[in-house]
Amino acid sequence: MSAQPLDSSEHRSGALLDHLARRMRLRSESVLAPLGLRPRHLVALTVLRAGGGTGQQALATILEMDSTNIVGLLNDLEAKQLIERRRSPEDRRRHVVELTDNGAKRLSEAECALATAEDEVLGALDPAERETLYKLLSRASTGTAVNCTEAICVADDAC
Amino acid sequence: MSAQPLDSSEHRSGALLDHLARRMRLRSESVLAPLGLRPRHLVALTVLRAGGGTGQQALATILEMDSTNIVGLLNDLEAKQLIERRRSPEDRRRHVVELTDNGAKRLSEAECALATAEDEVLGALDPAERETLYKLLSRASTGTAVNCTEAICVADDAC
DNA sequence: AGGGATCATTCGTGAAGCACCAACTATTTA
DNA sequence: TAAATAGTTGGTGCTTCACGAATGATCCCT
Repeated sequence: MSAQPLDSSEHRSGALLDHLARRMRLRSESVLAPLGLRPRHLVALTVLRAGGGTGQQALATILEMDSTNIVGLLNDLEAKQLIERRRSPEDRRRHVVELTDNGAKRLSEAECALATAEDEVLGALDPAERETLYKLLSRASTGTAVNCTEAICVADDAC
Repeated sequence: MSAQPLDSSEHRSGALLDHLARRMRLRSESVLAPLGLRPRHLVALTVLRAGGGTGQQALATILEMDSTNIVGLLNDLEAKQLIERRRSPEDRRRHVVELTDNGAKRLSEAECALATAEDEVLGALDPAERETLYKLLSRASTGTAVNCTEAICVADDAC
């Protein structure tokens, strides 16, 4: 414990994260509407793509949403055939949730459509910086998913 | 295998941003409650610290909130004496919003209190990576806001 | 000076997200 | 068999937030 003895940097990213996420979400909504998706759906799909084959409860934990609300979310996605619920053979109580091919395709389309939104929000960052940002966010959200043990650490361009 | 055969960067940070912001916000709420603040207050304070002396309308633009809702937000902060509204001498219709000393202090306290929350959410990143993340987020959030005449020139610590 | 636009404010309304509770089914486990 | 677990459904209530309407103060233009 006691991992923060002294901190020369008071730099907390929380508020900035909140701020940028909001700005992104506002733009995403209008961009995603024609695709029949909402930002939260994208989040779920993204998580599923990163670590598919999870039960709904695990998903609830990852997304930190109430399990009862997960159901509705997945109902939406299943109705659009973007995900599939299959009973786990090991534990037949469990519904294993996985992205369908259609879902993966739609997710890609959505991400593509988000390019302009991202341009507006992350306009101050050049492509390399955005990629760095993506990698950091990705690592933070999955904890491990990204293999790539390469010391990427480009990022030093600033400062 | 080939890691990324398709488009070099389909990598959209939107969903990840949303996801992490949510996780951070959930933790922030409980941490901030004893301080009488909520995540959105922190966002506002952070923005004000970065580019103080803005009118409320400009603030509404930056935060992308409706101006009528900004009022309530600022009322909260003013009631706690974390900000001050002063009439602009140039345009007396305008209320120039600025962080008070008390507000800056409280913001620092809050950020300090958020350390554990951030540890939980960004646990997969080491300090250097977190600093990189902070810098990227910071640049992104101040870089594209409203290029109005402001040009506050934050120029915070070091670097 | 008059008229229109702008800033801030207040109030109200309605939609949406979400946490929470309760009850139910199917299945596993002790 | 009894208890625990995974999912589902339905309902309730709180909070956030966008949007509209009305007001007072002030600026700017003619």
